[in-house]
Amino acid sequence: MVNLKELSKALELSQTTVSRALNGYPEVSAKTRDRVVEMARQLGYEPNLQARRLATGRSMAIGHVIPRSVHDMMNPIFLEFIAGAGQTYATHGYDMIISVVEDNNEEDAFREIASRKKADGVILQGPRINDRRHDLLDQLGLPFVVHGRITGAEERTSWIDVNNRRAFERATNLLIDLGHKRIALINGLETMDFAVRRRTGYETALQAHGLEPDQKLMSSADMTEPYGAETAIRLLKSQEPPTAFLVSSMISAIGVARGISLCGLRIGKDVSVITHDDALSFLPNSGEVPIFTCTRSSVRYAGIRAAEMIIQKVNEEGDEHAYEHLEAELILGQSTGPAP
Amino acid sequence: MVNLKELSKALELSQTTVSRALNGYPEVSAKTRDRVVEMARQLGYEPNLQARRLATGRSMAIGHVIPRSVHDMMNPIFLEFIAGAGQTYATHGYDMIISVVEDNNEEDAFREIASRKKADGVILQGPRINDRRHDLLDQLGLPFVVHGRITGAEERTSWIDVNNRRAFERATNLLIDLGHKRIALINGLETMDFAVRRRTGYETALQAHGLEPDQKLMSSADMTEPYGAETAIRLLKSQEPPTAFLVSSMISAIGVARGISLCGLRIGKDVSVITHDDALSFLPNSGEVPIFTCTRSSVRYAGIRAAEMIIQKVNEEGDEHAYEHLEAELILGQSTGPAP
DNA sequence: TTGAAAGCGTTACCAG
DNA sequence: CTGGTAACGCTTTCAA
Repeated sequence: MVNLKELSKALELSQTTVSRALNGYPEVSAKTRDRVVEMARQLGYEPNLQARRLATGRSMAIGHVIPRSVHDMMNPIFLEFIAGAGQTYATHGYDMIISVVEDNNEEDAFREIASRKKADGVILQGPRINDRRHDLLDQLGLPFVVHGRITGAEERTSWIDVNNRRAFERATNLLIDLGHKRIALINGLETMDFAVRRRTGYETALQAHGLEPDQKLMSSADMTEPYGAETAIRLLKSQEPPTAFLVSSMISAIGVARGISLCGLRIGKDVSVITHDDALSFLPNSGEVPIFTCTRSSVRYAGIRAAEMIIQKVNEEGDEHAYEHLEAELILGQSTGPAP
Repeated sequence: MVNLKELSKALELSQTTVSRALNGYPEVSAKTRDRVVEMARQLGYEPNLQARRLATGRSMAIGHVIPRSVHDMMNPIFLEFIAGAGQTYATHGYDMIISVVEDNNEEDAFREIASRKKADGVILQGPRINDRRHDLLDQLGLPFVVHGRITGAEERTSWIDVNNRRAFERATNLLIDLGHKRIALINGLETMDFAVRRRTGYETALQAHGLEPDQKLMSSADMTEPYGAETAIRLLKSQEPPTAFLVSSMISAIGVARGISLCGLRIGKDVSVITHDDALSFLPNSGEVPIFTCTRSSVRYAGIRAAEMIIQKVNEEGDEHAYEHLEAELILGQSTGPAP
């Protein structure tokens, strides 16, 4: 394990020059640089990260703080996002450090990242309604990118988000076009920013077609499989059952499908279903004709882009914020058909 | 942001003494220690991690390297494991660094962790048949704990694993006791160590009851939902359909259930299903009578224990290996009944 | 284009 | 019990 000192001794050059040659500084002659690079390769020199970090004051890492409650319910989505982000970090020489913390410790986690310089920047996960975390991060001087959006702080933060409102509006429109009038919304927890946007899109479409949103057809909870099944059954057995369901996640949609078939109904015939699909690898909804008609947006891609954004942000002094608004695709599958 | 120098100046003590007081060395007088601690609190002193890492040569981080292919199919399980591990790391002052790498880059990832001291130890994820990664890690001198087991290297590695063979043997026994004779195995990819163990348990139970394992009833693939559904349908429509399914993951089991109902059969009546349940938070299978009869083992708990093991390993010079063998619970749900 | 030397903020050895 | 001082391995300023 050679270090810079030994390497420079072997080359009969100063540490300074060797360091400069290796880090691509312009003022070293091409000849010396080649010699240095070659020798470094031969001796298997790898700069010590801790030393570099100490010297530069940069940790070359990005932090992801995941509150337990959020993690619990969005687990698969997170990992997919993280996988995308991790890929990008790797190619840029950044490490990814992940902290899964109890909900009430999230602030401390951020403070520690900032004060002990564990990371040069962070990704803000799972923005909530009235989220104040961006204030804390600004105050800590910790650069960040929001995965999702904080309503009301769009101009004061960098973020990447799916156009959830529009996706759900389009999905609702499709159902209405198919003749559905009673459309249920099986939404995620509406303490989450994205869930509210989705409901807005749904309500907007209904109202644009003269349909009055019916509270009895809307529900909001953690997006588990049983939640989908139970809600579907409850609604299908009610006085005025819906003929279609708009669901916030594949997991719950699978539950909804189960509920529908438990009620002796056929999905795509008696009852239509559209779900949002995050394109998770273990829940493929592809093929010629996907099982579920869906609004699809790759959360892995979002991770890739979020990572690129935070890296850029960390490296630039510029104070401007960057946004990226992704449009979901509306993909026709087997789970929708004309209203009976 | 005070540093040690300023803190010691404020106290009119040497850096040495202050450092010792803060790090709990015994040779500091109680009085001085109190004074130091108090002043540190007042000034909000927090030791710089990078400096400490450089000085001690320890990175105070544990690495998790996740090959893409493995990630893709086991995504939810990984994050649950990681959540457990992360919790433990946090309480012990360790960081968790995650690398999601292309399959053919896994070796490089380990080498880099070792040579650049990115982490003091790693968790080896998703052991495969004829896995050689432990050799590499030994050679790199990087302490590690296997999540799962490497058949043939049990004595030469530290590991934590569920007793998969036994779990599947018991599950098969239960089905046999219920009168089932044609039991299908919907297994994970049998390039994975755990999948082979599961099949062994299944075959052992069959043979112990004089039933000949039938290759036509066994399948092995990535554990997606459609895989479960398609395989179930194919088998149920075959010449000699099974009356029961033993499934390797909740996700595929949900697919199996869908397949069964698409065939017009009732789960728990016409066809029985037992699945392995990793106790993922977004796929709850609990309640009074769980939907699926299952062999259950918390993968989050495995993460917690694995983290404890690697931390201990990193901190001790001892060369002995540690093992932990978890027994899965066999839990009766609604998806099993007597053979028709 | 190159080099000497001063940091970066700790920990750890050796004296006293 | 306390302090001086030398690492730790790199980057960066200042001079040449």
